[in-house]
This record gives sequence, structure tokens and C-alpha cells, in this order.
Amino acid sequence: MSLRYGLLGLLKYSPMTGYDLKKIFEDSVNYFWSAKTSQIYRELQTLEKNKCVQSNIEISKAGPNRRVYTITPLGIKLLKEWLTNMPEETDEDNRNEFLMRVFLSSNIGGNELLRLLEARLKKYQSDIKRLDATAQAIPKYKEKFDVDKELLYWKISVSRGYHDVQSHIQWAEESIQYLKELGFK
Amino acid sequence: MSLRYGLLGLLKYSPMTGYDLKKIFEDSVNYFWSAKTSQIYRELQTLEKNKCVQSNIEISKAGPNRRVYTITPLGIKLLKEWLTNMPEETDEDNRNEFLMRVFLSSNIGGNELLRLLEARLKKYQSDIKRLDATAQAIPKYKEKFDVDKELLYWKISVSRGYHDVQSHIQWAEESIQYLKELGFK
DNA sequence: GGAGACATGTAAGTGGTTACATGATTCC
DNA sequence: GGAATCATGTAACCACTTACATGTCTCC
Repeated sequence: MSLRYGLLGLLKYSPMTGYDLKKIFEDSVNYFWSAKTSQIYRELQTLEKNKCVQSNIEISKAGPNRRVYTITPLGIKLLKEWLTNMPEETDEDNRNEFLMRVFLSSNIGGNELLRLLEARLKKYQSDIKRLDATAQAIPKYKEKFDVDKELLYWKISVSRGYHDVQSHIQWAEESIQYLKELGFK
Repeated sequence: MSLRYGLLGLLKYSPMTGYDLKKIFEDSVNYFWSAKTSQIYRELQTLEKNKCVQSNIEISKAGPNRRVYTITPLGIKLLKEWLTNMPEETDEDNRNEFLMRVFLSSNIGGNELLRLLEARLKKYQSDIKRLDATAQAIPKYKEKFDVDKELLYWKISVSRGYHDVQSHIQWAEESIQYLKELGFK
């Protein structure tokens, strides 16, 4: 569901192609949602079937033709309905393969887990850099889409990204230290 | 994949039924993985097809019969292989429907978002209680499965759960305050 | 001439959810 | 008598991934 409404939400800023949407997902929403190109194109097709968006082919002399999607009034209506009708239990999706590995680490031992955690710590540190890039992209979209009140909500979302990464780093560092104190290396 | 190995990992502690596994998922692994009964039974069937587990029906006079699954040497081997061969990019699955809503909140406005965040904060606070219960369940499993070195890894996992929830709470509180300072109510 | 960005899709498969179906036992 | 827990499953569906397929333009 979220992908569906994410696409509608972005199309509300401006008409776009599937390719554009994929790029925005990559460099702005990416820390809490991602989607493969193939899924985006398919979802756009079903959205068009449901009359939530409408597409027009834009013939360009320079480069391949582009199918540009525009949100319809119905699309806007359904987007707002989704946003206002929030179910009691919208779980943040906790599925975490890495934690499954940690949980089962008795099978590989503390030394091995230590190495896993150290590698993971590096990943978390690079996550911060990706978030910085995202935060810096916000003003760019401000110009591109000529939005203003949106910025507040984008900032609150990005801030959640930072809180998350920072807590991951803290946990990894603590756990590494703990394992070392126990004599693992 | 993770469900598959989660089941194998738990079955390594002790032979169990699908129903048992479901219960353990609910009160011990739940904060980073969950699964519906139907999925667990199906997965156990494919694991048996692949010779990773083996099942025997236990006839009980009191109550319905139970199909008890036992991990095979092949299952143990594959579990360990999975744990040692960690791919470079095991993403923690970030998909977060709630954040998608926050990100798109310009469509409903700051007052509405404030209410969403306040409800969410309560949910986070109840998450802490669930984690406390999980942490307290650890010794129980220690006796049940007669494990000891596992405890260390369970503790490290649960600790991650706490870090996560605490950062969620902090973010929600900060964002609520921020919105209030801006005059939303 | 080749790499990489631009651009759009289809097909098959996996993992997860929802809905359905059944029936015994225990405790109030 | 009724609700909750124990216990096991099937079928249909939905969301997402992986692999495949095609072709243009731009910059080095």
C-alpha cells in the first residue's frame, strides 16, 4: 500500500515519469522506503487502471520518449483518505535479517559476531553520509517543485532517519565493547 | 530467508511443533521478526521437503496430536553456512509505513500530524513494556532449553530492541515539541 | 568505440497476509 | 454452556525481487 501512496504523494508535487520517481525514491525517501524500477512501473499501471493517475507520452527529439504520469482528482482524494484514516496498528516493519543473525550467533561464537558487528558499524557510518546527502537534497526539491510547507514534514522524516542511525551506532559500539570485555577478539 | 533460518535456529535448541515455534516468535523474537501461523506451517513443510527438518506425530491422549519437528544434520549445516556467509549488503529492512505518512503530511497539515505523533508515542511506550516482557522471558527459555551461552546473544539482540524504541520515543517527543513551537496544536 | 545515464517494460518466482476450515480440551 | 487455548492446515491473493529484454543519447 505505502508504495502506491508514496507515488501519488510525489506525483502531487509534479507530473513525472517512472524513471523520475525511481530516482526520487533513491535519493530522498530511500531511508524508509525503496522500490525497484519494475515495481514502480507496474504500480503506475495499476494506478492508471484505477484512474488515480493519467499518463501521456511526451515525444522528445533528444533521447527516448517519456511516459509522464499526472495525478487525477480521484488520486488526490484517495491519497488524503489514506492519510487521514490511519489504522490503530500501523506496525513499523521490524523485520531485521541482521538481528536474526545476531540472535542465532551462539552457532558461530563471539569472535565471529565481533567481526560482524564491526563491519556493520562501518555500514551505519556510511548510512549517516547517505542521510546527509538526503538532507542536502531537500532544498533542491524545494526549487524543483516549488514547494514550501512540505519542507517541514520532510525535515521531521529525515530527523527520524538520523535518530535511527545514531541509535544503531550506539548499540553496535556498546555491544562490541561488551564482547571485548568478555574476552572475545 | 530469515524465517527459514529462524525456525532452524530455534529447532536447534529443541524439537518443537509449529505451534510452539509460533509462540516463541511471539514472545521472544517478535521485536525483530514475526510470522503468521500459516506461514510457519508452510515453511516447515518446505524445510522437511529439503531434508532440513524431520517430523514425527506425537499421539497424545490429552489434547490433539502434535507434529513435532526435529532439525537434521543437514539443517544444522545449512544454518551455520547461512550464519557464516553474511552478504556485504544485508539491509535492515527500513520499510516504514508510518514514516511514509509523516513524509506526506503536508496533505493533512501539522495539527493532524501532531495527533498522529502523540498516538504513536503511546505505542512506543507500550513497545517498551513488550520488550520488558521479552527480556524477562529469557531466563525462562534458559531453563526450558537448558542453554547457557545463548543468553549472551539474546541479550545483545534485546538491547538493540531497547535502543530502537528509545530513539523512536526521543524522535517523537522532539517532533511533537517542534510542531508545538511552530504553533500547531 | 565504450561506458553510463536515460527510459520502459515483461515474466517468473519468493515471501508474506488474509480468509477459511476443523476440532479437542480446559477453565469459568 | 461459552470462551480461550491448543493444534494443524489449505487456498487465494498481494507485494516485492530477480532476471530478462531493448534501445537512445551523451560524454570521454
